[in-house]
Amino acid sequence: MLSQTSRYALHALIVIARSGGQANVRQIAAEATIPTNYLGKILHVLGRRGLLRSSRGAGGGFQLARRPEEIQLLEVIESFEDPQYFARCLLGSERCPEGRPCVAHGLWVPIVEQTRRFFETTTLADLLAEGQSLAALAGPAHLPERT
Amino acid sequence: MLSQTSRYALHALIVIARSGGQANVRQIAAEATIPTNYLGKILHVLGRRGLLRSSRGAGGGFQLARRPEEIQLLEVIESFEDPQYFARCLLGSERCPEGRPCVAHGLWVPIVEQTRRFFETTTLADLLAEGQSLAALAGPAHLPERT
DNA sequence: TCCTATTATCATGAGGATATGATTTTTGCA
DNA sequence: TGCAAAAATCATATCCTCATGATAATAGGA
Repeated sequence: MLSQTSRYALHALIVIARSGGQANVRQIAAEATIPTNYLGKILHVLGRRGLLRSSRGAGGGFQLARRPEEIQLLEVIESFEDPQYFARCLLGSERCPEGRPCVAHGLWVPIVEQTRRFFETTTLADLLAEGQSLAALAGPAHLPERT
Repeated sequence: MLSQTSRYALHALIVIARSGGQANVRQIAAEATIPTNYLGKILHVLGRRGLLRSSRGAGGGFQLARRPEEIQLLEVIESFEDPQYFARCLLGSERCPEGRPCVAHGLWVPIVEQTRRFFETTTLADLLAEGQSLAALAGPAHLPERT
């Protein structure tokens, strides 16, 4: 449904946010179980997109460039998915031409539009909040990475 | 969102249904603009899944094995997508372990579940019906393949 | 000033999805 | 009976995603 790369990116942002908004590639890779070199490139892209700031050298790493409430999930996945991701119809690899919808168009558009809206209205802060309530429910044993 | 292969399969079934429930690979490939050899393999898979029947030799081809109302889109795409397609969560490549949901689980599951339900409740007949109402609205000029 | 930590960049490769082309098997029909 | 049509199968190629490894550039701190 979402590429591995997008999932890595989301996970990495959560880890950074939980680490107080700053962390380096090795820490994030270890915490989220992501190949280190590959993660480096992903974070670099998020930097170019303006979601992260990076600093080199000792003590460096990546920082959130905005507050979690201001980071839409849509911005993250648009950094890695095909631009046509939400435009494709059920039967084609491109957007249905204007005025000439495919036979699945009317049935499919509401589904994909709802998905797009989810990514647009959900922010990194929402994921963090969900994690908090999970931790409250499950207790520390089930969430060792938050101890 | 869906693989090219799944989209080809759906399109091919529509073409077969519109051709009176029977057509051969070359006809379908031409009508739906699908590479002929590749389509052959796709139809073969649909045959093994019990959605099509095939007959070789002159006058042969592929037939719907059931009425369009009895062909769920879910069956079609499950023939080609990863079995984990609807099980993956937002952050992982596998289903969240029982009792230990990821931080996105509660937010994401309703979205993916609605998508799955769409494919489960929508049948080939629904796509055909949608095509009919489009044709009525748009007139023959915009739907030359149905003349 | 030099060492080391860290990101940035480059080169390479494995594997799957998407094809393409040729050959084999089956079957209807003249 | 043999030809032609059609699916079935086999071999190969291409491109993209995901990943690995090595090197270069940068910057903090002893």
